[in-house]
Amino acid sequence: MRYEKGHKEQTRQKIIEAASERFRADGIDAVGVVSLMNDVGLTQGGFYNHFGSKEDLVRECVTNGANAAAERLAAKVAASRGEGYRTLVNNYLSVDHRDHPETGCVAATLSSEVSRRPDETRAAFTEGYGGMVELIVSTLPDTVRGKRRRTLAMSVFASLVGTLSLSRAVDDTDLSDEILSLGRQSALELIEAA
Amino acid sequence: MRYEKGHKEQTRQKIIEAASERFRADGIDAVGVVSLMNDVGLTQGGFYNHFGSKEDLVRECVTNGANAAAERLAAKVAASRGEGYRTLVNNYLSVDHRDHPETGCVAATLSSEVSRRPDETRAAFTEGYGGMVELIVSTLPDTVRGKRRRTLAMSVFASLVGTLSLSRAVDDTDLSDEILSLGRQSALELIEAA
DNA sequence: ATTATCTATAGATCTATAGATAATGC
DNA sequence: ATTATCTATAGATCTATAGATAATGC
Repeated sequence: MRYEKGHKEQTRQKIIEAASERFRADGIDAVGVVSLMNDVGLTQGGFYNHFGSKEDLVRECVTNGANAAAERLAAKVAASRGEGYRTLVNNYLSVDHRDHPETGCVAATLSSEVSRRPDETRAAFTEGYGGMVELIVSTLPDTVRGKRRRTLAMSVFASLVGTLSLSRAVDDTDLSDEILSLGRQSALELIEAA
Repeated sequence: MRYEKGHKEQTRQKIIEAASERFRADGIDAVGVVSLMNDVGLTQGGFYNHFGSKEDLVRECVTNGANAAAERLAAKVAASRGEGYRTLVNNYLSVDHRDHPETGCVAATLSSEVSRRPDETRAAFTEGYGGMVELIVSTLPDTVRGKRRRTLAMSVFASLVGTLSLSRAVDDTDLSDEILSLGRQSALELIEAA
C-alpha cells in the first residue's frame, strides 16, 4: 500500500525512538532487529530500507537519546529561576532517574558499550558529551569564571555519571539511595568550594 | 583421559580468568561459551561441567575481576608510603588503566551491564563495590575522621568510575586525556577540601 | 513505475544437553 | 566405575538480503 508523504520518515523516527529506549533499558546487544520492528508494529524486512545496518541505528540512537535526555533536563533547569545547578543535580541524581534508565542519560547507560563500538558511534557520543557539559556550564553561578567553568562542569558530569551508574548496579536499595544522596551532596560541595 | 588431582579446579579457574578479561574487554553478551572455551584450549561441551549456566560464570567473574583489580591497586598503594591516596587516584585515572579495561576496574566496565542482570550477579558486584570503598578509605589521611571517611570514599569512587567511563567512551584522544587529568585534579581537591 | 511494506530465507551465531571416549583407580 | 573431556546436535536466536505484494501517481 502507498502511504501519505512523510510516512517513511515518521516510521524511521518511531524506530529510532523505540530503539533509543530499548537500548538504554536492555543494552544494545540484547535488542534484536526483529523484536524492535515488532515494537513499532512492523516486520523485520523493512528495517534495512531505513538503516544501512544496526550500527547506523545505534549511532542515531546515541544522538537522539542524548539530545532528548539533555532537553528534558534543560527544561527543568529553565523552570527553576536562580537554582539551576541544584535543580540539575537533584534531577540527575534522583530516584526517578535511577529507576528509569530507558529515558535517562545515555552516558550512564551506554558509555561502556559505546567504548567498544566503531568511531562513528563514539563520535555521536562525544557530541552528546559536549552538550551535557554545556548544559552544566549554563547552570553554574557567576562566581565560577573563565576556563574554570568548563573544567568544573566536566568534573561534575563525571561525578554524576559515576554516581548514577553505581546506584543502579548495586543490589541493596538502602546503599543505592545512600550513593545517590551522597552524590547530590558532593556535587553541591564541589560548587560551594569553587 | 584422566587428569591429576586438582586439574578440574585449575581448568575452572582458567575459564574464570579468561572470561573475566573478555567480559570486560568485549561486554558480557558479546562473549559466547564456544569462543570462551576455545580461548582456554577446550571445547564447548565441557563448560557445563564447571558452571551451571553462563550467568553463574558471569557472577564468578564479577567477583574475580573486582578482587583482582582491587588487589593490584592495593599493592601499588602499599608500595607508596604516605602517598596512598594520590597513588590510588593517579593509577585509577591513568592512561594505562583507560587503555586496558580487560584487567581494570569492573565498576567502570560492567556496571551498566550488571544493572540488567539477576540479583545474584548484582550482589557479587555490591561486594566488589564495598571492597573498593574500603580500599579508598584506607588511603585517606588522618585528617578525615569518623563517618566522613566512608562517605567521602564513596563520593571519590563515584567520581573515579564516571571519569574513567567517559574517558573511554569519547572519540577524541585530547578530550579523553583532559577528562582523565581533570578527574585526577578533582579527586585530589576533594580531599584537600575535607 | 514507484514506494513502503511484507514474507521467506540464508548463514552464522547463541545457550544448553546427550551421550561417546579415553585414561585412570579399584 | 569414575572422571574430564570430547563430538554432535537441538532449538532458538541473530543480522542481512531477495524478491513479492499492494497501493498510489502517471
